[in-house]
This record gives sequence, C-alpha cells and structure tokens, in this order.
Amino acid sequence: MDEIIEIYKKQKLSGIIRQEDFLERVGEKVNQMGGLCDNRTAAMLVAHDLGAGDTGEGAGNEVHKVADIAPGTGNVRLIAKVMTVFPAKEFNRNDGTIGRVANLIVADETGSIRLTLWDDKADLVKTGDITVGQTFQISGYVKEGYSGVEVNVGNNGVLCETDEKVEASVASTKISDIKNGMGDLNLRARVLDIADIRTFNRKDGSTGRVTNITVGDDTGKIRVTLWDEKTDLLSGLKINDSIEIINAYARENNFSQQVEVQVGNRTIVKKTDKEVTYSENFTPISDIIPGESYSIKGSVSGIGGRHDFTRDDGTENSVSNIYVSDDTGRIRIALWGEHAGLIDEVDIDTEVEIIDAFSKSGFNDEIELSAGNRTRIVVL
DNA sequence: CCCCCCCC
Repeated sequence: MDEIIEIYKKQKLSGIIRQEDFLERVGEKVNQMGGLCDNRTAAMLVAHDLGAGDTGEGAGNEVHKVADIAPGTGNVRLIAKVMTVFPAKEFNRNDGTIGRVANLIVADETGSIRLTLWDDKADLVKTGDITVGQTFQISGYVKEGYSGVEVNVGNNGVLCETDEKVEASVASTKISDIKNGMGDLNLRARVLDIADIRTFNRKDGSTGRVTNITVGDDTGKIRVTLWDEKTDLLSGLKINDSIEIINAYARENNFSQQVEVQVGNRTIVKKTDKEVTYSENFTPISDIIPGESYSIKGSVSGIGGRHDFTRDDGTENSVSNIYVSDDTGRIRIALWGEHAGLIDEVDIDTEVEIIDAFSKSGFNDEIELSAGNRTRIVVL
C-alpha cells in the first residue's frame, strides 16, 4: 500500500483526487484487470486515467505508434497486440539474485516491435498470463537491443491488458530487400525446396545439426538455414507450404558469399493460411554462362547412361546425364547422386524443370549444368 | 557453427 501512496504523492494527485478515493480506484482497477496488474501498475494506470503527466516511465500521455519509435525516443507509451511470445529465461545477477527476462513481439497498425520484459513482468510470460492475441497498454523505455530497437518494460514500466481494439500489422520484409546483417527479420514465403538434415562436429566436440530450405515470395528466393533443434521443424513442412518466419536474421554465407536467412533459437517458423505465390525465373538455355546458378525449363532431348564411380576421397557416387532443350538451345545436365535415377523416369520429350543447377564449362568446353543436392527437379 | 559444384 505504501508504494501506491508514494505514487499518489509523486504524481501530485492531491489536487485531483483524495488519497482514499485514489486507493479505492486502484483496488477497482486491480479487480478489473483480473489479476494481470499488480498494485503498482494499477496505480500508474489510474494516475494516467486521471490525467497525471508522469505515468509509467515518465512517458507522458502521448500514445506512441510503433512506427515512430526510434533509438532516441526515450520513454514511450503504446497500445499494441501480442504477436509472438518467446519463452522467459532466468539469469544470475552479480548481486546473487536471479533475474528473469522474456521477449514479446507486439504490433499496432503501423508495425511491430520487440518488447523486453524484466523480472515481475517476465514472470507474466512464465505463468501464461501473456499470450498471443492479447492487447496491452505498455509503458517502457526504448533501447537499442541485440536485434534492433526494442522497448524495455521493467519494474517501473506498465504492462496491462486492455479491451481496446488494435489492428496489428507485422511488417514483413520482401526477399529482395533482405540485406546482410539484418535482425528481427519477418518473412512470409513459400517453401520451394527442403534439404536433408546434416550433422557435423563443432570445435568444442559437440554435435550440431543443420539443414536448409529454399523459400520464395513475389520478389525472389533465398536460402534459409536451420540449426540444431530448429531442424525438427522440417517434419512439419512440405514443399509449397506458405510459412511465416518471425525474428530471423540475415547473414552472408562465407562459403557461397550469398546472404541467407538464419533460423536461430529465437526464431519462430509457422505455417500460414495466407498463400504466398512464387514464380520461378527460368533462364533461356542460350543465356547460360558458366559459374552461376540457374533454373531452366524444357523437354528432354537426350538420355545418357548411369555411371557409378569412386571419388578421390574414397566416397562412392553416381552420375547420369540428360539433355534438355528449349526454344533457344540445348544443354547437357549432369545428374549427381540421388538425381541420377531421373533417367529411368523420363523419356524423350518429357517436360522437366531443373531448378537451381550450377553451370560450368565441362567436357569438350561445352557449358553444362550440374544438378546436385541443391537442385530440385520437377517432371511435368 | 555446414555445404565446397564431384564422372567420362
């Protein structure tokens, strides 16, 4: 009760309301919020309702829109809907106490932003009192976080459910706009290809798992890398699913020099009913130059035999060849590994799509395409 | 943090 009186004094409410009436209204507010607000938060809200100019973190009465929140904004009040709830985590403070932290993504009609909740506020995530779809009055301070601008809500912040209707808009980035280093990346995309899960050994001796999916939208396609337990998500995905990837980040792959989307342990991948369309960009065969990845579409105009061989490193592999023709030319496709069996599925004139095959100058200096494990082949 | 475009 002492802290409510403290707020009463600090907010200079004596000219507006009697102390006992203020206490009563705080009690009503707590009941009204069904236990979601503690006394202190409720007192802040009542003070705000009464027009006090210094509620929450001293944010003033102005309600900010998500899109207006920038690194230097300071304290803000906003009303936003919960889009994503990340699990709460505990950590040890230097003073020996256990701190709690949790993250949410919230959105209003102007966009989405990350909230970082501390201690008592983070506990609301743990107890299940904060779930996707709820709308909250939020008061906190703006900070440049690990993955961009975020609003921190600590002891002095306010997080209180409200009936207010908020039209949430989560800005999703178009694939062609993805740049190296981007964080808090949200995508809506279509699954175009799914690779096998690979295991590898880290320097520290632990075993890692990694896999990739290729996703596309109306602006392009990109490789997505999933690490460790996130590789389990593959079992729920199939080609042509439309998905949302929330809170991923983009990094250039050292090997390919291409920017990829990374799905780490803070990233959420879920299916969506809102279908995302993608149309493959097929290159005319005559435009192919060595050293690039291409997709082509044409009809089979030649079928070679299968050849099993042993690589220099002792591993076994197979290769077969087909020729594909379109209106502009004809090209040989080397079908490696699992793709080698394609020769048994096609006849002359079968229409095929060879997606993401790598071009090079091959036998007799003729340009050929390598269909390896990053290539998808569709028999039409 | 992984894959490394491989055959005749």
